[in-house]
Amino acid sequence: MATVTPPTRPALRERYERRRREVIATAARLFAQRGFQATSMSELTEATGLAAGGLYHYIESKDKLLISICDELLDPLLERAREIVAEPAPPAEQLRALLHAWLAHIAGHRDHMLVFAQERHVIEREPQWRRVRGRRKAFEQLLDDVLVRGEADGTMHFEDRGFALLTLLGMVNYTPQWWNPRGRLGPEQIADGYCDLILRASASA
Amino acid sequence: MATVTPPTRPALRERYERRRREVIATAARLFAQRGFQATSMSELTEATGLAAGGLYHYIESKDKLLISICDELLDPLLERAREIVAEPAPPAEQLRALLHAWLAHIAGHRDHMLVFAQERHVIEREPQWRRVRGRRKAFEQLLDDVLVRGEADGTMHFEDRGFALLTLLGMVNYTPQWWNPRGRLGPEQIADGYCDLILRASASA
Amino acid sequence: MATVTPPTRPALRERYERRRREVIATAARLFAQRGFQATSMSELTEATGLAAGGLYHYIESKDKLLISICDELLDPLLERAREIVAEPAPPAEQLRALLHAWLAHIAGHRDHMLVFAQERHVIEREPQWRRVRGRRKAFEQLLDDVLVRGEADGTMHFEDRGFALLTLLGMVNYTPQWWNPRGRLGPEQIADGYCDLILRASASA
Amino acid sequence: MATVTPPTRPALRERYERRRREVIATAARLFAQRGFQATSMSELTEATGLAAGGLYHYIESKDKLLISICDELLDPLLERAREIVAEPAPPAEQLRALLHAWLAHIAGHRDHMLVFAQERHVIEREPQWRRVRGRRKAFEQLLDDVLVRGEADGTMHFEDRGFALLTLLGMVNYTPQWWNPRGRLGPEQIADGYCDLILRASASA
DNA sequence: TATGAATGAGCCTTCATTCAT
DNA sequence: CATGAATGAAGGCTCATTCAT
Repeated sequence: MATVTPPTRPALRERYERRRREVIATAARLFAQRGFQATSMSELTEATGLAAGGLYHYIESKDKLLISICDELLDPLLERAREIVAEPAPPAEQLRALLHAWLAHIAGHRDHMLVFAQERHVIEREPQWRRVRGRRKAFEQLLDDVLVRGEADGTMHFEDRGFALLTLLGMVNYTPQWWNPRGRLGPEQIADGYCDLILRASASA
Repeated sequence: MATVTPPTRPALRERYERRRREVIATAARLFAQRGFQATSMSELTEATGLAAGGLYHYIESKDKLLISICDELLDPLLERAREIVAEPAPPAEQLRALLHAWLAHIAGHRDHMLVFAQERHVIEREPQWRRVRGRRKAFEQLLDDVLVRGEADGTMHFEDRGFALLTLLGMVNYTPQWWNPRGRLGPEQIADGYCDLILRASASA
Repeated sequence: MATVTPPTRPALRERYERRRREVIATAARLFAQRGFQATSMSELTEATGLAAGGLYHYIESKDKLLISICDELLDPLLERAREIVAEPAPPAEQLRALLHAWLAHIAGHRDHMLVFAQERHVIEREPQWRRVRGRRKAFEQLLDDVLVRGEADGTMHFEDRGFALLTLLGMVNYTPQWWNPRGRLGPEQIADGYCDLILRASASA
Repeated sequence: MATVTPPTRPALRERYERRRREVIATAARLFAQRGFQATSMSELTEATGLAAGGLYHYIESKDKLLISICDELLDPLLERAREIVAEPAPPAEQLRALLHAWLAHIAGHRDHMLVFAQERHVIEREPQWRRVRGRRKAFEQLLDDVLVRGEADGTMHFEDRGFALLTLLGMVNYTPQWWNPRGRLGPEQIADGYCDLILRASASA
């Protein structure tokens, strides 16, 4: 009980937080490679160098660990996205900025993204995932808002805006499955590629 | 061992095959909802109405069952795709036909697709999945071939053909996550939507 | 899930119930000797001759097993007690009959009684123990009723009836801690001894 | 090892002893409520306000802590009992004095008594409990001696002295399960009640 | 074909205890 | 004196699979 109580003294606290992030990152890597359920806690302890019980200083449970991975993925992204849409730029520019931020985030959190995608069924069903679901929804809403503003100011014309958004989500969410850091394309280029595709679609109606 | 010996007499055989397909479909549904690993065989027996042992008349193992689900997804799709590209039609038309067949297949195998997507890490890593990996690769190759022929005959111009293909794969593979049969869009419209998007991109370079 | 589903076919069902009772009896013995918490499930599997998982065909969980032990203790005793008080006999005779039945039951369920006593703190606190608590309370109420009737018809006179009842409960409940089947005193003698003590107390006021 | 080294300087020593007694009392309370095994050391640290390691300055181990609880229960009681029987009073008076001392002690150590009772199986079996067992035995022997002297001087007549003693032990040991300090009956009244019951029994033969 | 009892390895987690600080 | 990170054995339980019936 109350195993996961971060220390209150600043020095210890900082070390604790650092290690916790390491644990989460390691877990994300393993889960992405082998699947969440297929990864045993003992594989995780081996990978972290901690012993069975030691791990539980930093996490509450395997399930909560999964949630933490998703939080680390969504929270900063959503925050950045909110900054972007708060600035007074034209919709098309905002869309491009959002995509740049998004793809950059994906490039830095490939494992997190893969885990997030493949554990879709858990996220969708269980009540303790409500917050995560809300964050994802909020991010998608932000994207849609930009498209709406684009239609409003006459710079974008979609035959079916909802469908366009889903198309975009599909492309982007699929990216971590093929992208790798040593590949030909960087996140910026990919973001531009997606952006061009959508804007071109919005120009034709 | 060798529990799975389909009967040889035609009448029995047919019933056997029908039940086997039912089992696979039920499994696909459960796996899609709860995840492959998270679904226990006893949940599956409950859903099929069979008892623990009875199930094993129709499947060899849980893993083989997963492979069967993917086979039911990929085999007919690949076959149909080969027919399409064997016909003497211009690339753009073939692409549209492929997308129509593909989306129609997805509409009829949503659960299979979801399972296929979320078990990516297994499919990618284990040796017994070679055949499945080969089929997927073959299908993607067929798509690429069409684009190549489009470039060759001057009807398509891609800035980056590989990227375009990945974009397309992303959109399509994401579809089962949002599409539902009672929704506004049917598989044909979606296929057309994707096709237009790609062709428009290929027209602009 | 649904591990504990007794078979429906009568023949199997009977064997199942018999084995289940064996498991419960074995568990009662071990728990009485070593304590509930201190007895591991693997000690129990060893004692039953079943393997780890096989045990769980007959029980839902270790906790539920504890409840079953108490049920096997209280249910038949309460039933018998109700029969006794339903008969039209004078209170003193009923009291004696109750004590005879009670002590006979204890003699046949010494382990159950010891477990019941030493797990008092669980029984008292947890909600899933409500039914067991209710049964115990009901039995004690039956005893008190007899004393009340004894006072009513003028054959018993207690200075403090509640205290007399507690005294009786103390004696009886302590019995399993010292009694053994090969000892000098049989359950009938013990019952008579307790009965005489109480009746003598009730005669003096 | 040898963590438990009480300080030698008197002032520190006193504070140390006080805290140690607090720890034992807190432990007794928790163990009585939840059971010994079911209470984790971390629950105990939380209740004492100490951290994991700090606790071990005051106790050697969880098991030794249990022994300490029983020592705190039995040692002063046995000492007091010896004083009582050392005085030159008639057996019946000594018995009453013993019961008064006993019940007063129980009233002040309800938690200790409950723990002592419910951990019977440990006390009975393990070698390191020999001393505790000896104390209990010694106390019971003292009681029996008084009854023997009562029989010897003709003031008591038991049909079965051993049985009478067990009856008494049952009543008294059961007391902590129902008595509470805010109840109607004080320890003296209870002691008198028990004493009267036994003496009345001893008068009738 | 089908049943369901049985297996046993392996799962996640807890917990008493130690020790560097 | 006290902290809290860390250990690692053991805990209860699950689950894919087998096999006598």
